[in-house]
Amino acid sequence: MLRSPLARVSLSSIAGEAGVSISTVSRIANGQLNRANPKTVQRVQTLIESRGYRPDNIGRSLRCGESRIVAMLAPNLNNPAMGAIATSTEVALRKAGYVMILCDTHDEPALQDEYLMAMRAQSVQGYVVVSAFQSPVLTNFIDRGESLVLVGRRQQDGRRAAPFVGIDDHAAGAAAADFLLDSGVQEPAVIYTSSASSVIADRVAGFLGRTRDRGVPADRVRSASSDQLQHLFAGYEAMKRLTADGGWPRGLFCVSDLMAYGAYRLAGEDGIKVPEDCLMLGVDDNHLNAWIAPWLTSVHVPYSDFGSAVFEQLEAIWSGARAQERILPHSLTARPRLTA
Amino acid sequence: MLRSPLARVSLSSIAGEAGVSISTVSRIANGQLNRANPKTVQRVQTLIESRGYRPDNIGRSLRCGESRIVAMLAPNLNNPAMGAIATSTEVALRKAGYVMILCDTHDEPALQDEYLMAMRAQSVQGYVVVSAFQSPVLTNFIDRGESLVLVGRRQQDGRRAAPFVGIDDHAAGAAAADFLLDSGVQEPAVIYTSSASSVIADRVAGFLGRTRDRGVPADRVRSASSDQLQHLFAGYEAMKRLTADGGWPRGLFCVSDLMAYGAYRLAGEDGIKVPEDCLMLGVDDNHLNAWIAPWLTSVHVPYSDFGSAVFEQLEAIWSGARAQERILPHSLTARPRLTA
DNA sequence: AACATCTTGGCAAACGTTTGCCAAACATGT
DNA sequence: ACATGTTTGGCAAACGTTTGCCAAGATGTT
Repeated sequence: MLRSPLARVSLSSIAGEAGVSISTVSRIANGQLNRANPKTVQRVQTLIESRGYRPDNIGRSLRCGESRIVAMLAPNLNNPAMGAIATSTEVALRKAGYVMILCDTHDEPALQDEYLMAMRAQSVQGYVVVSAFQSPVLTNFIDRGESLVLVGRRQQDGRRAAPFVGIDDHAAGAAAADFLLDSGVQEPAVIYTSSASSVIADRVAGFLGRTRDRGVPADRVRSASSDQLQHLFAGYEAMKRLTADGGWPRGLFCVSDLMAYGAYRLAGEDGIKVPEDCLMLGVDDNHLNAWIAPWLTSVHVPYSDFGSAVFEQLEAIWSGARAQERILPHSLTARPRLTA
Repeated sequence: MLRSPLARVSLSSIAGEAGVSISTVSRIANGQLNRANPKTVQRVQTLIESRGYRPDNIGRSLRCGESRIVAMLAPNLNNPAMGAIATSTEVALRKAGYVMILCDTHDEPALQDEYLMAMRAQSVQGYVVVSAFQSPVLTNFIDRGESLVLVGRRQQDGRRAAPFVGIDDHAAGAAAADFLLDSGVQEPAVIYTSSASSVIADRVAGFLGRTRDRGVPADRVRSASSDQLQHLFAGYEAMKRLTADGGWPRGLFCVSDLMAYGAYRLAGEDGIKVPEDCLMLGVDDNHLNAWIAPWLTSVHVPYSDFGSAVFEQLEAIWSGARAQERILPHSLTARPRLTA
């Protein structure tokens, strides 16, 4: 096989130039300065510096059995929330000397499986699966006890639970209900996607539960859903269904910001003013909201804190601890309304 | 099928069970079916299948000197354009059996260098640097002839040119000018960031050149800039400067969609209606625009085609071809205005 | 001088893979 | 019987690293 035409700087090339053995260079490169004559150490260090030597991670991985690579699987990088999670996780990992491989599963369970296996072939040390789909390989990985952290979406079944990082979706839904009711919306509506995900179901349940608890008759809280995978389209479609059957509500809870965007599009087409005619509430608190969607109030999910939480979970796993749930606090970002 | 937890499936474990040598298993796993008795082949294949064997990429990389990993460095995953580029590149690479590592350099040249070196230690086979900063290590990589493709932003100097994928920024700026002039804006303005990037400079130059060619007096085309790195803030700040000195223009070219979002925020604060009072034009054609920024016309950059172009560049490099530029066609996505 | 201890540094194995080479075993043609 | 060719499959080296072990020399102690 053709090797790279670029001269590699390896332990042996340094050793050759320094006139010492490979072992000696390796030890010095790894900071064992007391295993060689200070003079030798000096000479080798200079050489390492000047040649720009960096230990080849492949050789090291093979020898040590740990690659210092962590794989993150995300369903769709077009969703800004994924970017936020990826960024914070990557920062946390890098601080600890790990490298993150980011894979986009394009909302396809089969691709998620494909990537899981590909990453296993890379001997990655840990897996972070964001909004995981239930899939054969994932279940297998969890059952086998691979170092795996789920983010955002729990796993549905399986014999053992995987470590988790996320928010309390039920409470988030309840908070959404509170906000709409407190804002004077008497009969808020809700739209959601009909995926199998417990996340969505929890948010909706939390929302409906709270409206009921606060005295809104169940039949006065309208809801609609869509089975579109893309939340943008789902929001549009679900809202079309909701409005076809009773017109626009005064307040609307969308289980994600993207769904709210979809609903907003229909509002534009229908000549509905947001938030004056319909107060909208999403989940995710997309950072673009402040700029181009100031009409949208949103349940803030602390994605920027997810990274360190994920890393802590991984560290716990690596040190042999039991799986745990890590629930981070959400809050509510109420945007000032536009010009009244 | 229930193996002991995390037992590795390697060539030797398969070989042991099948009672053949490692070489034989390797050859069969790699599709050399004529190097063994059909019976043996059958037996080994069954075993490979049932044990779920996948060649360990680390061993393979070490042996073959090629890791089938390509690293992409992007300055900021919060910018939706980066997500679009990353997604399409990843798809193209995966189709060809490569795995992509995505790194976020957080707009820091030092981090870009850090990642380049870290990726070299991973023995990646290629580098894709999106909106590259000029940095010592990058220049060094290019000079050394590493397999590297620049996306979006050309390298500023350096002894040899690196392969490039992008659009004709000058022409894009000119197209922007045409659109605004054709829409009846007599004296369009422009805002931009004052980074060293030639991309921005080219867009502005193309814009100014075209307005001049079409007879707009140079002193009637106002412009303002900001040195904020984040385009959102830059747009807001630049627009503040522009309007402080002559009020809002009837038409505005922003060198990126994000800058347009920044300007839009100020418009909201100033009570300016977009696009009625000020027709705005950006670059990138962010996919969210159709949903939440229908007021924004944008120069469409074919990010979804970047991926295959990048991969073709990489293939060319690997087969020893000379560096080339790959300019992809832009277009203009004029959004229908909202309710008049 | 004999012995113990410390310093310095090399040897070799191992990680999992691929592949050039060699060697049996077997079949075929003379 | 012999030369020739084909099938089948193993051996061993190499990729770059880390590390346990061993050994030669230096120094100190009795």
